[in-house]
Amino acid sequence: MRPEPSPHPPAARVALLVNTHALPPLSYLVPPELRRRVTTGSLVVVRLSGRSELGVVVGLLPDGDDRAREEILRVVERLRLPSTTVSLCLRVCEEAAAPLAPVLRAALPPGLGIAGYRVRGSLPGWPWRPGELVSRSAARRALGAGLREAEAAGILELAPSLPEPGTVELAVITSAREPDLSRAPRQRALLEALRRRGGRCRVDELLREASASRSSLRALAARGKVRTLRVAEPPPLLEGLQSELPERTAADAARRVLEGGLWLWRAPTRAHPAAAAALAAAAVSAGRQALILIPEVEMMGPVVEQIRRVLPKSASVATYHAGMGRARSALYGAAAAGRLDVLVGTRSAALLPLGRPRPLLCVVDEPNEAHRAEPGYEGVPLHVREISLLRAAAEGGGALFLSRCPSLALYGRPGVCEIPPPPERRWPAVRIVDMRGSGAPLSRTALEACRRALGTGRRVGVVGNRLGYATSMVCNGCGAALRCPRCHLALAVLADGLSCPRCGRREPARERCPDCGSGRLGPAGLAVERLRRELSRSLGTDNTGLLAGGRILRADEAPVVVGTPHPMLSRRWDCVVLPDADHLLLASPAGARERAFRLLHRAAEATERLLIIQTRHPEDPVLRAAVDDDYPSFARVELGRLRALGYPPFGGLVAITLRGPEEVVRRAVESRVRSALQSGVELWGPVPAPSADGPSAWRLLLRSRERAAAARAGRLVARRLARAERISVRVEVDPEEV
DNA sequence: AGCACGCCGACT
DNA sequence: GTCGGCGTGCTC
Repeated sequence: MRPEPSPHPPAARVALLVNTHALPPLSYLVPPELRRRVTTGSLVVVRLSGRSELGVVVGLLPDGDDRAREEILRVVERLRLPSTTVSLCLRVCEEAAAPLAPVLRAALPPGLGIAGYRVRGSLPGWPWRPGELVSRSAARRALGAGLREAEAAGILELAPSLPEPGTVELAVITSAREPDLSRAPRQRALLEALRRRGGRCRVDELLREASASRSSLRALAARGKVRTLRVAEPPPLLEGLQSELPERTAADAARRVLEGGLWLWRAPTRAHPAAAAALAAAAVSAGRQALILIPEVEMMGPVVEQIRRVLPKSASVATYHAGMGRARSALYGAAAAGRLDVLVGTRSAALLPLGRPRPLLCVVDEPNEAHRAEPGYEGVPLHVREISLLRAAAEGGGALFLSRCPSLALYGRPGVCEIPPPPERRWPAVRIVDMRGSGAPLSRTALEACRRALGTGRRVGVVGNRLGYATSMVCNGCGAALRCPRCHLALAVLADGLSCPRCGRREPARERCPDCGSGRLGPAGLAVERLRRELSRSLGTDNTGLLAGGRILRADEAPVVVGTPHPMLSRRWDCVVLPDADHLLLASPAGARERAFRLLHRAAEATERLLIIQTRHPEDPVLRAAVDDDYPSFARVELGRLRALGYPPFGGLVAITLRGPEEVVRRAVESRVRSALQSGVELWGPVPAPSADGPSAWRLLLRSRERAAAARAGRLVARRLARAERISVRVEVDPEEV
């Protein structure tokens, strides 16, 4: 039987590069002359409401679509996404409940200008010459409503621009006669340095090496012995050094990943560079590419160094992050063409197309929250872990996740296999000090440890609460925290009473503990400044240091240093004191127990000899598991709890932050959100958003027993809210703070 | 009738 | 995102 001829000509689904939740991909006719050039991943120019827009073809419809009316106007040459990258981006958008545009942009070359016109003709009083490039905003300013006519007449043509490759200035020795430089020592030094470099070298490097100035070089050039020229800057590739073999257990782990699949390796943080290097070496030996994803730029140095040591000299490695400017787009080209072997990058590299099939992925320090862009800012608001899980499945390469204490979202994920963790050899002694019945901020044990440090040259780090951490009210008698009767979360302390961080329920401040009746109810949480004053007084010395955010005082010399967790625990100390573990163990946000475990574990990793933990909950299972380096038993208990509550990774949770006047927000929620929800999706809020989101921000929570249903609801709600005026919308799947 | 405003859907 | 249509409520 012959198939019926289709009633429609072929069409393409086009995702416009317009950053809004409101526009789904739209169908456009493919004119016959473009049929061979329009494929999934093509960058095309189309018309929307009479204006031209740039879009990416995300699918072909050979049988057409009766909604398609407009034709694709042009195909942009030199730029095309692989179809696997396009389907990966579509999956990422589904999971992140994000608009397509920012996700596709993350896969396109950095610096791609999508809002500029090329001038194709001229009109009377026209300020531009033919051939010139004009930004869309300048054209709009100059022409107003006339812009659309100019577009329709083809006088202005939407023209995406790739960043111009950077140039470098080279100095080259010419064949001119040897000049007499006996009275010009600087010029002589320059010429000698240039000869040592083989007669051709970058001007900036040459001047630095000869410690000469540009005027000396100019003088030398005037004599004709040297000339300078500008050439396109090559991408900043580094070669392998081949000075070491990959570490043996890491190489064993890498071999498994080479076979494909999703792998978790609970190696300690200090072993991550060696693990990433072994994976890179395995990829290169198999002729494949490796993408190493690092949460923070500062961590890239040691990882790249380690990788270079184990790579052969013929292999290339490069770093990739947002601060690199033009060099980044040259690297994009090299990676996409398959010329680069190993890319070490931040989250901005997670969707970057790689030219060779089945690349290996490695996510370093997997649970780190810097692996995700904050929603509402540039970038993809989905954790690199999730992107990598999708990417490995789409491309068929393997993925390796590194963390001694991985996220429960990964550990509890079906299909992720664990490589047996190496034994932890370096672990301190731990003293857990029961603070029940004590009102003092520091125990005798902690003070003695500090006092001992004064004379011996050993160093103690005292870790206060993170700045801006929500505090709770805790009973100094029995240890109970004041909790919301509905949600059973610890109540946050505000200026005018207590408030549940989830449902927004307000409670008056209290004098007495509702559990034991004691009057010794006080705010939990020690600020670093208060701790330091307390310590200086008790020790009778001013020689204490401070290391908190931007405030650094004697942090490298003082025998006792007080500070906030992040800077404190990225250093090593002979002794670490955690004066208040309870604010971690009791903190209200969902996911806080996971963060508490990780912070306690990091404190142990940062300690050489003795870790002192003050708590009113000495038997807390999270605390016990952390100081015993027993992640599996923590995960077992916590995953059981999350499963019972239907929280991620077992259910879906989507936070929607709305900014706008309260009345407008409430009305929009009533009229647009409630009606959009399907059964099985719960809606909480709106409650005032955490203060970090700024004034007049409100937060909605969508919850479902099914991950996919929650993300779907998030997309639907975002789409309906996107067109409400005077409201800005931000969607976050699996939010960190709830 | 004439206009500002906000809501709402279309745009392929 | 951007636009235009339309109902509402106000003023002349």
